[in-house]
Amino acid sequence: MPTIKDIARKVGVSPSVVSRALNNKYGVKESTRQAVLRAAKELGYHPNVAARSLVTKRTEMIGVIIPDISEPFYSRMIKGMEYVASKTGYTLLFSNSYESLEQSKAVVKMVEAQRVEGLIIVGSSLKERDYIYSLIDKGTPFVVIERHYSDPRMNCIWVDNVVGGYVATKHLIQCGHTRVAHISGDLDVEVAAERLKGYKKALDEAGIPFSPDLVVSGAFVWQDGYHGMKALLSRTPRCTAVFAGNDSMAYGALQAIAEAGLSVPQDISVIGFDDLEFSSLTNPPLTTVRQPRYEMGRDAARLLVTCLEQSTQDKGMKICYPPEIVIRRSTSVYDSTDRTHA
Amino acid sequence: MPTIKDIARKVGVSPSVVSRALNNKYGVKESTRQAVLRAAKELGYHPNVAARSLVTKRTEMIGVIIPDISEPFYSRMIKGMEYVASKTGYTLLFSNSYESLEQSKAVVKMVEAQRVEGLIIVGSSLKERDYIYSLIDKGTPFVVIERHYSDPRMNCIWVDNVVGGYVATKHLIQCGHTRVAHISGDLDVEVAAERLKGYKKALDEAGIPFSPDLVVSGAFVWQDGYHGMKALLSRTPRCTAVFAGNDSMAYGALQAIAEAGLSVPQDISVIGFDDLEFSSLTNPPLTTVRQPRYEMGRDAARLLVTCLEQSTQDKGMKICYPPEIVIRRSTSVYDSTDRTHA
DNA sequence: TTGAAAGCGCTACCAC
DNA sequence: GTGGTAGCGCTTTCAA
Repeated sequence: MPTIKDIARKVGVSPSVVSRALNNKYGVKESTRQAVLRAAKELGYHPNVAARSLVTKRTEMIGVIIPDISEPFYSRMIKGMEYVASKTGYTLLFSNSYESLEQSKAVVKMVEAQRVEGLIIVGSSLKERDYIYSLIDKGTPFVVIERHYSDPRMNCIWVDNVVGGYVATKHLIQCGHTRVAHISGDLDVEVAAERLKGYKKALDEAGIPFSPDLVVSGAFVWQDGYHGMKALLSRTPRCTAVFAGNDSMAYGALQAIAEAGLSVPQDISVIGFDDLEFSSLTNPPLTTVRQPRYEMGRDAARLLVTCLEQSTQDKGMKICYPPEIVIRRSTSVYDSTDRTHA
Repeated sequence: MPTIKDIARKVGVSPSVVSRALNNKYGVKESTRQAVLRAAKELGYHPNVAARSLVTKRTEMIGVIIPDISEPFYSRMIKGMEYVASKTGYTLLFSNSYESLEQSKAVVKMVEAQRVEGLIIVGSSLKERDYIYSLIDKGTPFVVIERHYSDPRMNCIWVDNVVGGYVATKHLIQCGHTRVAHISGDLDVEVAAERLKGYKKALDEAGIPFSPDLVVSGAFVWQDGYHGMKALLSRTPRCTAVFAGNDSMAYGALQAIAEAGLSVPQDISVIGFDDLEFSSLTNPPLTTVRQPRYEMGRDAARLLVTCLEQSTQDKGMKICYPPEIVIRRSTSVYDSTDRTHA
């Protein structure tokens, strides 16, 4: 591997000149610069990042702590980050947190070993509060997605889940449903609790009394959506519509309904949350509440890059996105006259 | 950020001793080692990776070039790599190639800048042959997944797609189908061509003449599966079973069939390829051919780590996995008596 | 068992 | 414009 010394020797100048020429700095004669560039090309020179960052203290790497890189939910978010990264020359280094930031040894590797200049933290759970605050003390720039800290120094990007739950439920109510069930995610998780809150708010606003009987909860996975729906179906009077905590749970619900010999949306309307890629492929295509995941990832990266460039994390930004309903064919007007419900 | 000098000062020894103590090398008195370790902890010391790798020439990073990290198909493969990485202490650095290795500037960053010690290359297309060979010349250890080079120096991991296509088609034939269609992926892509080959082989073996009318092709995306199926449905006599080039295409086919008012598997049996997570959630659950993606990723990482540790890429390994059929409910016995086909 | 010194490849400062 | 020099934080001889 050739180094700047090799280039210097070849061109007949000193390494310092080569360094300046390569980095487009002032104070290099144009002809010299050209000669250096040519020699670099001929030798197949590429700067050694370790050596460079040892002196510059910069790695041009951004650490991304994300619950699970494989989750389809995060795919578009990552794409948004990648877009910014490729534009700005940063490299993304991923680390699955599996919902536990502290557990993630990789985070330490990233930050402490000075491998990354900053962090994008997606969906940390509440226990990690302390860790997050320690980052502030340490002066590590970071942006948090899917969580909202009121601390003015923090950069937060999230979507209003209360509004999301409200919008979803309201859509069902506007379709004429009054027995609207909710399959909630784990209520320890903030977003699940918020969506439930929105659900209640919509019921309240419509004058429909909240019935604990119509709410089941589980983890945000299709299996729990499936079992939750089974439980719901066994209760009377049966619900005519269900708001699933996320699309995965909605998939499970769809399956449970099909197995029960009922039809969507004729017997039961189903609405999800997230708008995963797959949701337009379910049978019937799923009505859901879309989160602007691409935009969230993109803006998180932009925000972080800004912090990195100006190195002044004085004031944090707060960006809250509105969720947006996507109406497909799994929800429909409730018509009590055309069928009997058990 | 504390350095070994700080520790040395605190303990009252020289930096070299600290280095040796921290790296568990011989020739350090046990009491000294303990003192160093304690001081390191108290100071919150973490080694600077840039400085370290500048001298050791090691980064403990593995570059993963993958068509698209967000593709559900690659999720499990990545999990397999992550498993090995976490076990061995390596860090994975991902780069989407979007099917074009050369285009991927990030690869250069990784290899040339000596950021990574080796590469796992997933599903490169044929054009990148030259690039791959240049890696050998350069002496960069690497493993290729989803492609088979006969060069003995190369590490290759792949699944036998001819067998896969054969098994899928044979399953349909064994169900009594004779008008078996195939929705193929882009035939420029090796795996698509191979699966088609397997399809033909199975037909041939069963004495069923190959009919070009029963084959359509497109990209490996659900939209093309959808349109391909539409085209197939418009032809007479209509096929009674279809082998989709991958699960995504099968999803599209399922949708087209549903839209045509036909049922799966009563009217048409459908089999996919890959066994994506979602395939057990389609309606009906999809019969498909499973690729051991987790194992492939895991073994690729293991292979690469082995190369890295012993630094002797003399002989490449070839690992070919057998595909495995997963029978769910989208395929069934063909019974020509119970219905009329157009 | 310990320490001094060299050097990895690069940037940056300061003379010239 | 250019080149010498120092030094980033670490590992690794080689002497002591």
